[in-house]
Amino acid sequence: MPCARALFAGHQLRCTRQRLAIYESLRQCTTHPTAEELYRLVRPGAGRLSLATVYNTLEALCDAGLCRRLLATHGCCRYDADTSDHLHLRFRDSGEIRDVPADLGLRLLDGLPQPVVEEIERRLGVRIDGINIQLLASAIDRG
Amino acid sequence: MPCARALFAGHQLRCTRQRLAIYESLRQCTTHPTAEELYRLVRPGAGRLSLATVYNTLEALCDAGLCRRLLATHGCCRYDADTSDHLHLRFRDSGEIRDVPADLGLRLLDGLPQPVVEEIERRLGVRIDGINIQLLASAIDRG
DNA sequence: GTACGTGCAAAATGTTTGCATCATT
DNA sequence: AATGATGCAAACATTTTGCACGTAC
Repeated sequence: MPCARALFAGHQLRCTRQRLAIYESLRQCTTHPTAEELYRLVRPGAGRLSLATVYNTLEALCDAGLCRRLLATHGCCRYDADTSDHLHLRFRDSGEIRDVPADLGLRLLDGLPQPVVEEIERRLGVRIDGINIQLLASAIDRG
Repeated sequence: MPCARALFAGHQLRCTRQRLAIYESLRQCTTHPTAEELYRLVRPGAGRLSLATVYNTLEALCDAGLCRRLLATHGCCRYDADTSDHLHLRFRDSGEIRDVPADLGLRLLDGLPQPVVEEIERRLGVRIDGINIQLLASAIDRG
C-alpha cells in the first residue's frame, strides 16, 4: 500500500497535518467510523482540529476515490413498501434509486452460492436473514 | 395483495386516515420516496397531516415489517478507506457494520452471473460500475 | 505569494420528542 | 371509556457553509 503522502500527491490533494492524521486513522480502523468517531480518535494527537475539517477531509477523500461512504443514502432515508429481497440500482450522480426488474434481480440472487453464505454464518457466528444489494450505475451517454 | 386495512389489523396497527393514506401512497409509488416526498404527496388529499406523523407512521410500518428503509445507515454516515467491492455485514439490532472476510466475500461476488449484470445494463440503459452488498445479520444466542 | 485548507460559529437539513387534543377500537 | 395517534412546535443530531486566518505548494 502506497504511503498517504504519495496517494495525496497523485490526486492533487494538499497534504496537511489534519488530512494525514484523518486518513491514516481511517486506514487503520476496522470499525468503519463515523465522522464524529474519527474526530474523537484523531483530535488528541493532532493538535488543533475541528469537526468541520473532518467532514471536509472525508468529502475530499471520497471525491478522490480514497475512501467511500458506506451505504450513504445520498440525502435522506428512502422507503419501500416492497420488503422482499430485491435489487436496487443507485445512480452515482443523482442519487436516484430504481428497482431492478424482478426477474433479473431473482436471477442475480439465485447466483449467490448458498454454501458461502452458510460458511459466513459459521465463521462469524451470526445468522444471516437478509441481503441488500445495490448496483451502482452511471447513466450512459452523458456530458 | 391484501388490502391495507387487513394488513394493519394483522399487525395490531390502528387504522387511521393518515396511515392509510401514507401506506397506500407508498405502495403505489415506484420512486422510493423520502418522508418529505410522501408528506407532499399525501397531504393535499388527506386533510390535516403533519410531517411528524409521516415519520411516526413509517416507523410503525417498518416495525411491523410492512415497509423498509433503503440502505438506512442506522444513525449517520460511516466511512471506509477500502474502496474495493467487498461485503459488509450489518447487525440488525446494533447497526454495527463489520467486513466479511475477503476470501468469503470474493467467493460470493464470483457467484454473481455476469450475463445477468450485462442484461441489466442493456435493459435499463445504464453502465454498472460497482456493487454494494450488505448482508443483514442477527446475532445468535441472544435474549 | 497564491491558492487552498482550517477553525469557529452559525445555518441548514433530517428526524425525534413532549404534550394537549382527537379518533379508533 | 381507554388506548393510542395526531398536530404543532421545539429539541435534537448530523452535515454544510461563511469568513478570517493560516499553511502547503
